[in-house]
Amino acid sequence: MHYTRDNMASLLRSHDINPTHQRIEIAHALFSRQEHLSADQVMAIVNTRHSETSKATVYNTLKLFLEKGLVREVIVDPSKVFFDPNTSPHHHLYEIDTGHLSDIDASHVQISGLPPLPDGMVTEGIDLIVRVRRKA
Amino acid sequence: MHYTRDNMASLLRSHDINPTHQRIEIAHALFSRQEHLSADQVMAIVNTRHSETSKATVYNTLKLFLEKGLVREVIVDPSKVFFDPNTSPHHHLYEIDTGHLSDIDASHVQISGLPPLPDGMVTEGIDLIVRVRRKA
DNA sequence: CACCAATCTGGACTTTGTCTAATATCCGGA
DNA sequence: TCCGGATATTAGACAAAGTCCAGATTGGTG
Repeated sequence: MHYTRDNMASLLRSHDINPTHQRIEIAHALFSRQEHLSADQVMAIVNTRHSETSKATVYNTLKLFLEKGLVREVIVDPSKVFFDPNTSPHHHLYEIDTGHLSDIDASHVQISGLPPLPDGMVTEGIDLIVRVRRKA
Repeated sequence: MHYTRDNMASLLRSHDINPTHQRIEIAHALFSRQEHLSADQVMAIVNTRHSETSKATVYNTLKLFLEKGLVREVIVDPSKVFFDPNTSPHHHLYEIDTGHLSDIDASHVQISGLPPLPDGMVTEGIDLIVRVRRKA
């Protein structure tokens, strides 16, 4: 599967999102790289040639993608949120020094012994983050 | 063990922290409640009667406590960092609607199957966050 | 073409957190 | 006791991420 703009348009449509110019560019930025990007980085990528997309649109669009289940939010750095185009179950490895964030496939990871949830609560997700640092 | 100011002073000393007025107040705010507080909340508590402690000092002190291993940092909410006076191994339950954060004792939780770390890396910590929401 | 809804925009604004230079406090030694 | 230097604290300016709003643009439909 290539991450052409046309494919992005279908992807958006299949998630019930009206594929506008800006949305296609933002989706393309995220999916063609298969990387975790912050809103800032998305904006920088989308606006490389000439400024085309406003800050408000980038934020609105990322929030929309989130609601529609197209991307995940990863909260590891207190100063910025990352958006993750990989929505299959997986965990994260965060390199504190560099700020680099990578995936850990969830298929071999087991978490057991969690206590039952309080009444009337549903799990929205379980985030497992391994924080690592370069050895001194 | 009562969380008197005197006990706070010994606690600080035992962590190699010079126990000043402000530091004692901040430690007292965190430990007497045994709750997760944000920097904002700490500042509000410490300054209830009359404004006594500056924003800079609150932030400096929390960072100092962190370095000295007196508290832990919990990153669950994109907009603010929580400080956790419980440094024994445990995980977190985050109620998305209310922003309320509580502990999950780690002694019965097992995480297995994590892949080996990249070369030259050391684990700084593993954060497990269960995000829950009130059933609709 | 005209219309209506959806989308996008710049820019002001808010919030969290950092920085800095000046001041205050503490402590050991003469 | 007084002095001097190190340590701590402060107010306020600043920075960065994110939100909000009112007006402009776009796009599809009759």
